Amino acid sequence: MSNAADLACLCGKCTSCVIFNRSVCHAASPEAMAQLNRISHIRKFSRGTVIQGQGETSEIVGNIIEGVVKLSSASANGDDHIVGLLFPSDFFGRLFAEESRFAYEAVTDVTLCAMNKSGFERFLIDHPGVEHEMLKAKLDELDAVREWAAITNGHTTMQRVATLLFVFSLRSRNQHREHGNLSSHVVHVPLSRRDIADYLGTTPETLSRNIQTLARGKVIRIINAKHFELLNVNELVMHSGESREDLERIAAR
Amino acid sequence: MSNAADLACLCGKCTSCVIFNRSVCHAASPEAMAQLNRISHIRKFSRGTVIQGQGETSEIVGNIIEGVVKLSSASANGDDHIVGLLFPSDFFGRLFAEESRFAYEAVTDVTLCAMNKSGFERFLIDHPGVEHEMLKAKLDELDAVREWAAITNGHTTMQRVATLLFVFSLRSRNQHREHGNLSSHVVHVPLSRRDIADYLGTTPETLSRNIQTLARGKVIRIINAKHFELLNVNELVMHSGESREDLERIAAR
DNA sequence: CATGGACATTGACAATAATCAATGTTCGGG
DNA sequence: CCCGAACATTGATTATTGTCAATGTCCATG
Repeated sequence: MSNAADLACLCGKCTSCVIFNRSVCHAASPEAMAQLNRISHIRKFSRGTVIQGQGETSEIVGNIIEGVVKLSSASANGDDHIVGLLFPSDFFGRLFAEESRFAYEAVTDVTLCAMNKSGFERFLIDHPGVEHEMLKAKLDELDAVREWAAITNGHTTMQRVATLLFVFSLRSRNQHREHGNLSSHVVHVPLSRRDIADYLGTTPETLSRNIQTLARGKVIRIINAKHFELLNVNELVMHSGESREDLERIAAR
Repeated sequence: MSNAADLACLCGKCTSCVIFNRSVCHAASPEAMAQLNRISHIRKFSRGTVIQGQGETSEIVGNIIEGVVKLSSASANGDDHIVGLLFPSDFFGRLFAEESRFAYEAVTDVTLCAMNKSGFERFLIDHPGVEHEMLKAKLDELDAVREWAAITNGHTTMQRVATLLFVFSLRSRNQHREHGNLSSHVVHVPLSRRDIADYLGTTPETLSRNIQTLARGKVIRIINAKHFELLNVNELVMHSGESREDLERIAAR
């Protein structure tokens, strides 16, 4: 947590929080919200910071306000794999366990609405309505993780790459929609090639070859390492091996 | 649900339930338990029965008392993948969602402590203590699914096969331990080769070759299609690419 | 604006796994 | 107890991916 900086709470009230509607907090009563305000504070982590190491005692939890966090697991033989990505409004941290089985690392600069873990655990137990929302969120997450596992498991690298690009395009489209920009076909993938490869269960080399194949086939245009323009969305969906319907469900999470 | 048969509740009281201690029910107060007794009933499904289809409205939930259930997802191009296996004391079904994203199929004959979905949902909301246990169970499950995803993602088929055999051996050892049999090295894998292959993200052919390689190397002995004797556990762990520690954590779930 | 280091791409090759086809094996129903 | 169908194994071949090595590109930093 070397790069972490404590700041005064920016929210003032959770009601002005940009992710309030999408986070579990929206189930909180006025009384509960006041308490959330008391126990939460904004923290920022710069890109590359390991917010929580694998196997470490977990002490902070919270919601991601801005940025992307990767959840990774290193196995005995040294290589690590990304088992999840967390985006704004996603809950961060491992509740009700002594230590975290995975490492949490800031992939971009990250802003967190952080809370002391045991403090938030007490809060949840005192507020069953919010805990209920947390359960629902985790049930959705469980489905999403399984769905993603099914994709990485039995598909070719090309299918995984196409799926990732399409899903990210839907996500960023949703974000853009919020800013009134509906028709952008530019996808922003805020991960390095290595991180994407780890997430997809392949190597940077194979990944690169597949991206270049898509570019040569005029399915995408590589703007730069982290930005792609989708030239032929139908082709991309074909390459993914999934129905558009399924992809949209996955993106919606 | 063609093969399903309704039976009178065998438990009488949940306290005599064989999986009570390991299921979420153990958090129920006497009053809550009485209510559980009222809304639950034993149902049996024979091997091969699709208990719930993918995308179907889910109406029953419950705990698995005996047998193994596979959770699978069929993608657009037809091939399906097993995204999870459920064992006795695992919770069955998808709470708080209209339909199930996955198909549930009995891999062996299965005995379920079944409840009406909306009835149990109401029960949970009325009993925050039990809902809290459910949340904890789902958080553990989430970790386990991610951990398994990390294994199937970035490992060779041999590593996955070795991992599966070792993890199943620990699970069955735990079961045997309950019956006082400590030192059995016989692993029972109640899945067909196709199911194992789907679970590991490979094909029956490749799977078979790897199993035979382990047998030729005297790491295991193939007793029959579903039973294996572990001749050299250390070798098996070597082949898995994981530390024994990690494997034991995975098996414990 | 030059420069070094990290990141990305490309190439050649080896390793691994999928596919297609054939042969064994097991198990339950007649 | 035999038979057939489903399941499992084996072989030959092809396709895909990983690995090692080299080159190219981008970006922060001085």
